[in-house]
Formats: sequence, structure tokens, C-alpha cells
Amino acid sequence: MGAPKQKWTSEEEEALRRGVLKHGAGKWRTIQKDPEFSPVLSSRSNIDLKDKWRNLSFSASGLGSRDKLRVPRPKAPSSSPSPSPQLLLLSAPNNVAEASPPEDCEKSPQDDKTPSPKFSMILEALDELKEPNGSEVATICNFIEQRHEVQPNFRRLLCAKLRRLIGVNKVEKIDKSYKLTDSYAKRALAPMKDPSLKKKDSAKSSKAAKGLGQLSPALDAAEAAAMKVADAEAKSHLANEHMMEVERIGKMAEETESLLELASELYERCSRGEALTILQVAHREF
DNA sequence: ATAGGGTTACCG
DNA sequence: CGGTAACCCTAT
Repeated sequence: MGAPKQKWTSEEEEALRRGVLKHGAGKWRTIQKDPEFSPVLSSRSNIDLKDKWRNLSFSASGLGSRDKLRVPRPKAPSSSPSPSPQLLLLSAPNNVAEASPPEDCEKSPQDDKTPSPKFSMILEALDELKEPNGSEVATICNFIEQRHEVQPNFRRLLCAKLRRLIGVNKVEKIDKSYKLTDSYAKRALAPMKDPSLKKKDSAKSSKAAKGLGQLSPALDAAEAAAMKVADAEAKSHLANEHMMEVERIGKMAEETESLLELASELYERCSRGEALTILQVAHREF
């Protein structure tokens, strides 16, 4: 209604980065109170910092995005921390994964064969776990993760997609759960596997098992085994993600070091009166 | 106070 | 449509 949405300026972004470097991620209040960043981040709350950092982390690890040119702010209602037209750089871009365009050809590890199976995946999941009261996001997410490789921020995307599906009346929301619309559920959608794979009454068991850890003999062995396998798969995915994270941190350390070197070099040259263009800096041609 | 899920606005 | 960034709400 009132708030059009305040996009983050590069100054704010960098203040946040430096704040995290100084105090560590998670100390949002401390960062915001720090007199060094306080002037820049005055209009941001500690949760804003947290949210922004989450976004930065996702876009950094989500390998999918090149840098998007970010305009500082289309509309400045009141206080305008307009970036000075001087040589203001070093606003640390979040490309931890790569710094050199010509090299690093390893790409697209998460490319599905199908061009746009995203919706199908969700509809299939919803159809497979036929819960009368709908399935909650965690359940849907879990189900899909066991069938497809998903990106780390999949859960968040799933949320957005579900909302879209609600918009076109394919899905309805009951409390915190989602379920196929009656009219839409009748249509045969995904080519289901052989019926032998289907367990009767899977809805109750999957949800009940989550709530009560030690279920009775009612839970038959096959189902228990299936769940263990599923869990193991999920864990292996997690392990893989952790490996990637470790690798990422390593690269980040390298990047930081070379950035420091670059900064010193730049400082020295500029203080000698040399003029450098951004392009020169970007290509290290100086 | 922080982490995480969920929602809304904006962009391609 | 599809995705993301900013924002909001709630449990721990």
C-alpha cells in the first residue's frame, strides 16, 4: 500500500558484507548498531539485514545468475544516498564462483531433460500423495526432492509456484496445506508408474510417521524401508551440498585475498594521481 | 534477537 | 509465465 519497496543500494550491500566480515553472519543487530555501518544501514532493520544476506547467499551459490546490472534506485522518496560520480568501486560483487570469463567451462549440472517440468513435478507430487486435507510444503518438497535433483533454494521457489497454481485454480490451499482442486485432480495428468509402486493409504502413514517417531507394527516393513531409502537419499543430497559449500568457501578465501591485493595496488596508484577506468580495473589492465 | 517459512511487488 | 528481491509473520 504505502511502501513501494526499497531496493538495496550498493553502499548498503557493501556495508552489510563488511559487517558480516567483521562480526560474522548472524550478528545482525550488532552489525546494524555498529557506528561504522549505522549511518548507511539506518533505514534497515536487523531482519532486513538477515533477509538480504539470505538473498545474497542464494544468488552466490545458485550458480545460475551472472551479475545483473543493478541500478541503485529508480525512485528516491526522501533520503538519497546517491553514489558519488567519483571513482567508487570495490563494491565487492558476489561472484565467488568465478572471476575469469574465458575459463571455467564447467556448467549446468542441474539441467533437467525436460524444458519445463516444474509444474508437472508439483502436480505429480500433489497427485501422488493424495491427502484429503492437502499436503504441507515440507511434504511436497520432500517428495519432489526424492525424485528429482533440485536447487538449494527449491523450497522457496516451490512456494511461489504453488501460489501461481492457486491463481489458476489447479491447486487450493487449506490452512497451511496445498491440494489439487477437485475438478483438476480428476484429469489424468502425469503418466503414473505401474500401480504396484503405489501404496494404499500412504497419506496417513507419511504424515503420522513424521509426528510420532515410533509407530506401531501398523507400519509395514516395506514402507519403513522405503522411507529409510528416501531419507538416505535426502542425506546424500545434503552431503553433496555441503561439499559444494566447502569448495565455495575456499574460493571465497582466495577471492578475498586477491581482492585485498587489488585494493592496495589501486590505492597506491590512485594516490599517485593515476587515473584508472573501471574497465581497466575489471580486466586487470593497469 | 535470530532463523525460517510464507507473502507481495517487480522485472524479463 | 517464471524468477527474484524485499517484506512480513511466527516459532525457537
